[in-house]
Amino acid sequence: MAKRRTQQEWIEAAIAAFSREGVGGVKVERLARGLGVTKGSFYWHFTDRRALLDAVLEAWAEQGTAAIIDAVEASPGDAGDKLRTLWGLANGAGEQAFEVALREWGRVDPEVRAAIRRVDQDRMAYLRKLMLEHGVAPDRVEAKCLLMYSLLIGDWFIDVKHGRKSRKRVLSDALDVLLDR
Amino acid sequence: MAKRRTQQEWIEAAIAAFSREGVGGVKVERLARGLGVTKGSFYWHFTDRRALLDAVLEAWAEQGTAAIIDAVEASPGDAGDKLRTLWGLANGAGEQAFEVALREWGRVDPEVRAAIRRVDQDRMAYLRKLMLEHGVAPDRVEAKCLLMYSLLIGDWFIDVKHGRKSRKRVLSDALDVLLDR
DNA sequence: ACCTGAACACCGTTCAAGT
DNA sequence: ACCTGAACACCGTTCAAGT
Repeated sequence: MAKRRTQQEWIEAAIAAFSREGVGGVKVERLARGLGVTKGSFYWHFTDRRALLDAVLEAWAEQGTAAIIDAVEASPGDAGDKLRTLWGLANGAGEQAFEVALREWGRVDPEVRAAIRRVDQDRMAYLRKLMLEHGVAPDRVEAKCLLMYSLLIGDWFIDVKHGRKSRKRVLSDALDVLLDR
Repeated sequence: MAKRRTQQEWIEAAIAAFSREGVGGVKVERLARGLGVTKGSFYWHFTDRRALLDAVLEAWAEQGTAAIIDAVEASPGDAGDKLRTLWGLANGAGEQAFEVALREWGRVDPEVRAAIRRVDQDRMAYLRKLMLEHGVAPDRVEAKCLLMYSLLIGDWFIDVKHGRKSRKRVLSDALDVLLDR
């Protein structure tokens, strides 16, 4: 019988369901059906549903931040160029759905909240560094970092029309505001 | 027996659960237990769980936006003062949890998404009006509105430390950046 | 007019039993 | 080492029966 599943396969299925429907969408029985096994078999790989969700969280915490920072650091140019690269990366990434679901989960779970706080801290530190390098006035750096990070995150939750201007154009204008262009 | 419940009581209980735990937290059986009746009685007041959630959404759509705009309009001062009032109101309101849960719900439900879009549209229109009145450069208005609205919304999802500066101070600085102080 | 109680399907969890 | 199947508790929904 070729119906054996690895822990990794369960985690991948969980991540897909999590991105699509949030924590509530991660159902042991449905995942089992999708993987072609009975739900009982789940409990050989994980102690319970929570352990599976923890594995999902851990996967994100370990490489979610580092991946983006590495990609930006590998790109050419000065701090200003890197800020624009970051802007493009973050707004185009397919992991938005995942992060949105994660932040919602964090509302009801202190452990998740702590993990998010750590990642936000790292990302903000990196933003601060780039902004300072780019020559943004030091007493404005903190406010501008927060504005930029808020737009990055808040953008996933906001869906408005901008009249004549395209959304892409408005986002580019926003960066100009922050970088004193 | 004094165990009769009104539709309104079910809705209020649902709003409380929704704010605390999101859509997934709105459980007919648990609400019934809290209201001191059996879950069966729920189906006399509503056709199903979805109808209860729709009532929650409608309550928000009807007065969520208008309430804030009215409060700001009633406050004294020019456009700049009103923007600062809005800033304070939005960042202090106790309805943040509700809105966060709503936006998460919107991710998996088109009807909810449409309602949110309408409200965002109204709020942004009001922001644009205040910004223009305040004398912000017209070609920057759209970007600055989006930045401000994103900070308003994104702030609920972001939890970072700012070093020496207090969060309140950083938020105030951010507004200065947007209003060209 | 509003509620109870029993019924059934769906899901989380356990566990003895299978291969 | 990994899976099945039956069992039980929890929740959404229906509905006949109660007051």
